[in-house]
This record gives sequence, structure tokens and C-alpha cells, in this order.
Amino acid sequence: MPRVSKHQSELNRAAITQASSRLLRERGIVGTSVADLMGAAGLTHGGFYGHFDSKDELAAEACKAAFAASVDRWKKRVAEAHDPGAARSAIIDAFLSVKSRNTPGQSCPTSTLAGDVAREAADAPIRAAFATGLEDLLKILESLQGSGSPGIDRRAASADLALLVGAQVLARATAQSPLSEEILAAARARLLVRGSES
Amino acid sequence: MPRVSKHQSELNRAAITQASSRLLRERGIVGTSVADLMGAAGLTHGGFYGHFDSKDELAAEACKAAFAASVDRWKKRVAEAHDPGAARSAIIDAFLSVKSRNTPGQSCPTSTLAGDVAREAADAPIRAAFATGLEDLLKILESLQGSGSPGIDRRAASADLALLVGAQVLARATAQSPLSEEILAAARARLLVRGSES
DNA sequence: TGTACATCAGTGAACGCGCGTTCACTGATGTAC
DNA sequence: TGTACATCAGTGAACGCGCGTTCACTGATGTAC
Repeated sequence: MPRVSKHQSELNRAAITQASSRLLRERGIVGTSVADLMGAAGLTHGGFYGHFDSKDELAAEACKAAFAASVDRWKKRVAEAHDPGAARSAIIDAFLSVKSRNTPGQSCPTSTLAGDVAREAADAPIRAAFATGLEDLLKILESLQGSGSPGIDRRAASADLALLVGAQVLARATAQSPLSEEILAAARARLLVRGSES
Repeated sequence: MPRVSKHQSELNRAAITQASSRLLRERGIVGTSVADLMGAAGLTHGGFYGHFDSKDELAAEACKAAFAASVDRWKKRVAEAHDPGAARSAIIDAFLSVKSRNTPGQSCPTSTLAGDVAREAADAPIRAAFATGLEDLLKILESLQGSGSPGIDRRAASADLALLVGAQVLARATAQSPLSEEILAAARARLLVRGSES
């Protein structure tokens, strides 16, 4: 059934972006085909280039969407928490949860896409999307540190995020082994000890 | 020139494993073809299945080789250092160096292969190789913590490794941005402050 | 030590398949009157 | 409001290409005598 309404076409584009945001996190950029992405949005592959210039461009859009979802989740946790330290703890607990480890398609793109982005060309559009999204998340984490010094807060946020990402990446790579939950627990312990210190 | 001596054949197999160890870290498992791997070892693709049962099996061998190189490097640093704390610092400095960021093919597989391994099937042979290699590195890091408690040393080593891996993975994904070296420096600072505390 | 020949490491063409991208086509949408 | 028709979102076949794997072949290796 060809020619769909303008409104429906916009919904279709959004469906492609959302489905891609999930699938690319689950299977990686190289591991997912355009036909897979279109199929997950309920469409056939031929219509793809009516919405996007290339797979690379879609990957960047999907990356942006994934970061936007993480930013929303983090901001919601900040709004719901009694104080910055509690918000930071809530973000850490959710990030390092076994549920998050088992559902990469819903999880933070910092952990699920970093390895893919690292192998993209220097001018690949997803690189800019990744760096911008990472900066957004860093700013939120920075606001929850409370050392009194912007420079110290910034460094603390960067180290927090690196520890979160490394733990989840290693936990997923060792998911069949006891090492996996051991690493999540160790990272959580170090992050929360630091949190109560400051 | 067909039929090569038994000795040469063993050298060829080792060359395939070594070249693959580098290429798979640089370009990823899905991003590298069997022809690429054989070509890098100076051979043509047809002979591949005389040495390995499948690309998956080679990937596991290449992963083992990469971990063996890391273990050797870490042990060398331990042997050369005046005390465990200095060895830990030397390992951290090397792991988080810009040189290591820019040469993923020579760097620790924990940071370069974790994302790929996370997407492999539960029974893929590289998963077992990765978990075993990770355990070997953890044991070395554990021996350098010096808290006096094996449980605390173990958790500290796991958190150290997660922070190292996360920082390097994020640094590579943001290599075109100032964020990259900022993250490496923040991780280094947190790890070395902790080191001087204990 | 020298010869005859079976073995088998490596080659390169070929297998079926899926990739990203293009394009002629279809027919409902949406606009001009 | 109703009709005529140009537009264009989506379809599915096709493009050239590279993938992992197989296989008939080659000729140096290595063994049996």
C-alpha cells in the first residue's frame, strides 16, 4: 500500500529511529542491516532512503535518540531525589543493575555504543552525536557531585562515568561467568563509598 | 607455491593468530574478514580452514594471544617496580596513555574487545577466552592492592579494571574531542589518589 | 645416500548468501479548480 | 462540496560487491625402500 499521509510518514520516520536506537545498541552498527532496521519498524527496506541519506546518518540519529532517553531518565531521577547525592546513587544503581546489563537495547548508549563509535571514521556523523550526548550526561553527573569546586566536580563526573561504563561493558562481556556480577558490585561499592565521602 | 614444511606451517599459523590478534582489536570481529586476516599474515584466504575450524575459533585464539601479551607486559612492570604500588601506577599510566588510545591493535583486549565479546553468542569460544584472560589480569591487579584483606583487594582490583576500561573505551569513542584526554586524566587522577591512600 | 612416490599446506575459483544502495512502479494522498 | 489529477511514500526487484566456507588442484615435503 504505497503513498501514506504526511503525518503517517513522520510517524514512520520516528518508528525507524526508535527501532534503530534499540537494535543498534543490541547488535551493533556493523551487526545490523538496513533491512533489519526497517523490518523492526514494520516497513520494507526500499523506503529507507526516502527518510535518511545513508545508514551512517540513521546511526547518528539513533544515537541521539538513545542519549535523549538517558538524559530524560537521569533528569527524572534528579527531580525525584531528595538531594544530589541520592540522585547520584539512584543513577549509579540503575546503571549498574543486572537488568540494565541484560537489556542493552534499553540501556545507556555510553556503554552499548562506545565500542562501535570508537571504530567509526573520524568524520562519521555518529561521532559528533556521541560526544554531544556524553557531554550532556557529564553535565548532569557534574551537578550531583557537590565538592564546591567546578573543576573537581567535572573530574569526578568524568571518573564516575568511566567507572560506570567500564563495569557495564565488562559485565556484559562476561555475562556467563560469576565475574560479571562481581564487577558490577565492585564498581557500585567504589562509587557509593566515594559518594558518601563527599 | 603449495606444500610448505611442517615448521613453516606452524610459523604460518602463529602469524595468522598474531595478525588477527592485532586486526580484530583494531577493526572488531564483524569488521574484519577472513581474507583480511589471512592477507595480513601474508597468505591467501583458502588455506584458512587448514589451520582453524572457523572464524569464531580463530577469534578465540586471537583473544587469548592478546591477553597473553597483556599479562606479560603487566608481569614485566611488576618485576621492574620497586613496590606493588609503583607497579600498579605504572600499569595505570600505560593503560590510560594517549599512545594506547591511538593504537588499539597493540592495547589491552579488555578495552578493545569487550564490546565485541558482549555481542557474541553465549557459547561463542571467544567468551571463555575473554573471561579467562580477564581473570588473569585481575589476579595481577589484586596482588598490587595491599589492603591486607583478600576480599577488599579483589574488589579494588575489579573496580580499578572497570575504571581503566571505561576510560579508555570512552576516550577512543571521543578521540576527536577534548573530552577524550579529559576522561583519561580524570580516571588516572582517581586511580592514583586511591593508590596513595592505601 | 639416492630414488620413487604418497602426503598435504597453500592456492584461487566457486558456493550460496546478505549487504548498502538504486530505481521503476503503484496507488492513496492532497491540491487545484 | 465535488471532481480531476499531480505528487510522492512505500514496495520489491535488481545493482555490484564482499562475506564465510568449500573444494579441485598443485607441487614441494617428507617418508619408505
